[in-house]
Amino acid sequence: MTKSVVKMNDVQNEIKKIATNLKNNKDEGSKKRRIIAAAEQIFAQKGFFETTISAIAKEAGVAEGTIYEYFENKKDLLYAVPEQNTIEYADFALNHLQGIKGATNKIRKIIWFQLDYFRTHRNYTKLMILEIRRGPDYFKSKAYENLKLYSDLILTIIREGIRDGEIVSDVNPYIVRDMILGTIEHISIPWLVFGREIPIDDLVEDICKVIFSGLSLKDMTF
Amino acid sequence: MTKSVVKMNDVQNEIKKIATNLKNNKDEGSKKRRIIAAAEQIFAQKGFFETTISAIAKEAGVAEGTIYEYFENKKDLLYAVPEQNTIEYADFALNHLQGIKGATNKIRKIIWFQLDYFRTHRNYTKLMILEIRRGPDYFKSKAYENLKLYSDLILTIIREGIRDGEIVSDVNPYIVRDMILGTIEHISIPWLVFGREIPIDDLVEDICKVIFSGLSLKDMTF
DNA sequence: AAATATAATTGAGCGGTATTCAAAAATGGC
DNA sequence: GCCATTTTTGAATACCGCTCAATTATATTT
Repeated sequence: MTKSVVKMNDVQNEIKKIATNLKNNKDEGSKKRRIIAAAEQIFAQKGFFETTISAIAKEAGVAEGTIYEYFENKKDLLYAVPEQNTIEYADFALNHLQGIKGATNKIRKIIWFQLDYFRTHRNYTKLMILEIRRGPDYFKSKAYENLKLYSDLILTIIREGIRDGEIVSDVNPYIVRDMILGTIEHISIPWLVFGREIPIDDLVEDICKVIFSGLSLKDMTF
Repeated sequence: MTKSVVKMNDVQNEIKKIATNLKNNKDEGSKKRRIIAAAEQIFAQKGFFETTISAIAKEAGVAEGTIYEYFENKKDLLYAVPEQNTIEYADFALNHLQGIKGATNKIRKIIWFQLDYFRTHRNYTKLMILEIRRGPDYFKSKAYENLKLYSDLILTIIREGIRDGEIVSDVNPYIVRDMILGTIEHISIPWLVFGREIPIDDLVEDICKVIFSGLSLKDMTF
């Protein structure tokens, strides 16, 4: 009897240990991640102001106080939500660009990639464009730092295009980059707000048409 | 004595009447306008969330409750602030376009006009871009309705340019409009947030360069 | 296995803010 | 000058972000 009890306890301890290890490796993060996942969903659905901490806590299955163990405050939690996305962003883009030759082909791909990312990560995009990118705090955030890599990637492509003689030399690369990003963002807002579908391929063509060839008739530019 | 008293009352009544008329014509609006002016200043300075109703009430010289006589709630007040601006927007733009011939010249002027309006109406622009354009409510607001006139004006110019053969016929006018508006908005955000100066003339040239001629070398587009 | 120490979690309570509403003040008509 | 109506007020209410003392779970020691 004593023996079997001891064995039981050994087993229990073993399980506890394993559970603990699991918790340390994944679950500890998992609780944080559960909170972030809940926050992403509710923030995107209701907006920052209409979202209550208690709603996030309930969705994540924790007490309100627990949220403040992982995040400084409500805004800090908001900013934490898209961090993972902004990290993979430049990386994904680089992956997609592999094997593509020429600046214009790369720019076309970048535009496609971003629209497609927006389409497949709507909560992230909603938060990023509608809630985060507009506060003064954004420019001090990790998310901004991460996205700057992506932004710089676009800049590099444009500059290489100019260097290689594929892009006219008298354009301002910063403006070109801002045009690409600004156009995509501006077009996306109604979709994000109303949840419409995005006709990506047509859009990419329409945008590239203007960016590559411009509005003026060719015979008038000579 | 009685006479003089009566006279005094007559004078007082006269003054009261005049004051009342003034109030009905201007001051009644004036109290509302005082609240709006206070709100514009504090909202633009502190942002929507950091702004308290009591701060606006104090700045406007009214009690908190009075604000709720004129506006449904805090958000309603925020949306009321830029309404006057959005009304004059299309009107001003039309004025500036008078006497300008050709779609490209008009587009150049539109871009200049908007950047200049942003520069000279920073509080309005900050509220519009950073606070208002985010929410789903914006698309149901009077401000959106008013700005649609401006947006349609741009669309018309582009279509006329296509019809008159000044602009290539295979561009999507909606995309061109969104590129113009999106680019300006995207470029403006850091200025608005950090309060930097806007180098308008250089910007207009850089933007027009790309929109009119595109990135591709001319000899590669043939 | 028990005792102890440490860490994690909880949720009631605090302070502050948007909003309401009954009372007070101002206004308008007679 | 008196009553009816409108406007204004600010104390009271409800709700929310956030804190912290108490509780529970986990880890360590013996």
